[in-house]
Amino acid sequence: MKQAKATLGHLLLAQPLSAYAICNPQSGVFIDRIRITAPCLHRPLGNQAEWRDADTGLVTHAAGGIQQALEEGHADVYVQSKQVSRELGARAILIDCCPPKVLQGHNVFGHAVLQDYVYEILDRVTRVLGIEVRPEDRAMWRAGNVHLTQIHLTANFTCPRDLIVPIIDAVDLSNRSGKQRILPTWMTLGLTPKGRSTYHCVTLYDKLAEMGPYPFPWPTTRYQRMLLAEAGKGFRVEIKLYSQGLKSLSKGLGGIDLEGVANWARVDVPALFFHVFDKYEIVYAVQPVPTTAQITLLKPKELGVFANWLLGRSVKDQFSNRGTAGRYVKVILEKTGVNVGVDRRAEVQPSVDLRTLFSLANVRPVPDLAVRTRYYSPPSVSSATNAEVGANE
DNA sequence: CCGTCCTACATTATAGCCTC
DNA sequence: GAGGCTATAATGTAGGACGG
Repeated sequence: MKQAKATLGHLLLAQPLSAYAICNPQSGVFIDRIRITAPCLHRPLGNQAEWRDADTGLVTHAAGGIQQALEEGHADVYVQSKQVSRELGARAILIDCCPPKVLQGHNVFGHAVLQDYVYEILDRVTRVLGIEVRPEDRAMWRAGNVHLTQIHLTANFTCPRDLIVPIIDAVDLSNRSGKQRILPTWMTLGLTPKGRSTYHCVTLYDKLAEMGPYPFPWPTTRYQRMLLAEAGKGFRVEIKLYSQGLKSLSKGLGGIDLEGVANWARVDVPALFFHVFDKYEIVYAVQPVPTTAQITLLKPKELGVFANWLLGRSVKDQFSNRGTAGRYVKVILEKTGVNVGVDRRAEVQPSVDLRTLFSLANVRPVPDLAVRTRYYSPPSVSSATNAEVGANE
């Protein structure tokens, strides 16, 4: 298996994509999952079907999805043929997978250069499936002419492990709805009564606990122990962006269309991560206690609203008009630093400043020990020395 | 002035349709 | 039948009117 990986890796590391990597230097924020549709002419995969519409007489062709495990069976890759027709076969391929798991066997860390991950995954998956890729399709991949419908952005924040559950508890208490808490060490926000939001959601969890008691057979190697140790030092936050979210976020980024892979060369991935993360107001789950000086800034009415909130009455409930409520939230936040827009019922809270904890400066980078090993698959620019195998068609 | 509500506009959520 | 797409509903934001 090592052999196969090395061979494929050698062939894969040669794309002339340095510009993409330069725009997204290693910040520690990385891409954990992608769902893409790429041009790729091939024979349809999986179960095939066709049916005729009784009214129009039109014949529709379809192909089912297949789940394929590349390498050691850890990294599931979901593949489906798209744009199926009898004459031409399938003209596009949908792939849903976790690029770090496929390329380096785990997803404790990774990189943020989408174009590189997309090309490497497309190349790897079509090889495994035995698809002969047309040069024009491959050229489209190189140009980033691939449609993105889902992406997960992930960061591990340095955090003492015994604080993870108390912080998740506080976040739990400051959100009354749209949440799911199956495990003490795991929670998701951004759900709707009908399921997940079509925009985005965020998951907070303890990565070491998620990896299970011992993901590797004992005794572990030096690098496997390194992975476990690294996972245990971080508080994991995943932002999942869905098609609707990609669309609406595109507007705010000055018209950069996030559904086009090529456009990610101009996207500041860590900034995007925090832009969405901030919408959940997680840092306000544990709030600072305002000073006396700050309290005296409040006008009598504002003080009353604040006191009511401390007693568990949400600001929205205190006013019939949502505009007025929002206005009070804003002014109290400015004067005291406390966001009374979130629900609050927790009495005992962990003593941490979540604004510092969940900041870019506190994101864990790829550990030095992993660099230049098979446990870290870097953006291809880092392997520019392999450039001579670039033209492999 | 101060506090509240109204209105217009922006953003986000929901639901039903369409495609494969 | 799952998931993306799109029209519509719900909610949030900001400027201004109005009565105290």
